Amino acid sequence: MDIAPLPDVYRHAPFAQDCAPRRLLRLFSGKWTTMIMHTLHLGGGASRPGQLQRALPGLSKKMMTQTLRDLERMGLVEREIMQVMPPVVEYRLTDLGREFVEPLEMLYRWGAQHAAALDQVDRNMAMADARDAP
Amino acid sequence: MDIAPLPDVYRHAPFAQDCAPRRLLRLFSGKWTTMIMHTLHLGGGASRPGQLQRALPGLSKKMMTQTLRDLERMGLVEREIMQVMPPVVEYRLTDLGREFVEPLEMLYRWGAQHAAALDQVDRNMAMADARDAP
DNA sequence: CTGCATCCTGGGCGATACTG
DNA sequence: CAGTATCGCCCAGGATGCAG
Repeated sequence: MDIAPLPDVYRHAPFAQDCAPRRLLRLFSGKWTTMIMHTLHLGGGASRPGQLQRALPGLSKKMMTQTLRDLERMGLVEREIMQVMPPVVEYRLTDLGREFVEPLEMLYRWGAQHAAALDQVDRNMAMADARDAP
Repeated sequence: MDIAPLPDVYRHAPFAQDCAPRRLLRLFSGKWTTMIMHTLHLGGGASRPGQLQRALPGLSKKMMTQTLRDLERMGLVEREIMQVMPPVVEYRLTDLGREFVEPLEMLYRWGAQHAAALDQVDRNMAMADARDAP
């Protein structure tokens, strides 16, 4: 039996590792990055640390601060400090940051609408686990 | 000066850690997962390991196999083995796997169309690095 | 050609405790 | 309340070598 050779789609167009699409995915690959941005967005673009942490169960102070610092470095979030006692801080999405809300919501919406597919994935994994473990 | 209290958006609707949107992002968070799925899709839904590796510069044999095994366990990819010498193997997206091409392409397309925003992110990071390091 | 096993390193992430 | 510092785990992911 002969095997038909498949077309080498990318032979002349190698999938650049740092192409824009990939960079976007990397940006969203952090565990808390998207949830924090999304929460800021839903909160009207701004939130205070305490709120943020209450909104995201499981988020430790350390990871919150660290993620927010990263977002600041990328220019997606800015921080305003009110010099009062006790200190009050507010995090806000920048214009640049707001741009990224769109793809984020697209993805979130798709996920919500296709929960069935995601459930199927989980079920498949559970089956595979049950088959391999014992 | 008074500080207006921000609304606690999620007080009554905590952001579930395992909600569908988050699971989708986790699915896409692997370094090679999406690129492999996307390559399979562009290749008409099927590809052979050699092709795949050539299409994705930087992808090691180990990570390719490992990612493909994971995708198999999730039921997103299936493998067909032709018993010949030398062995010929073909990976194909399943129906379930094909479902996930849609959000993947949405994201990829957005990234390609908004490369400017991503470039800005990189520039901001470079600036921050230059400011902090020396 | 395809695919496993092994070893190793970096960094993401979390728990805890301390400062202003 | 906001933020930092330290410690340690775990695992994604890369390099190498062997086997069918």
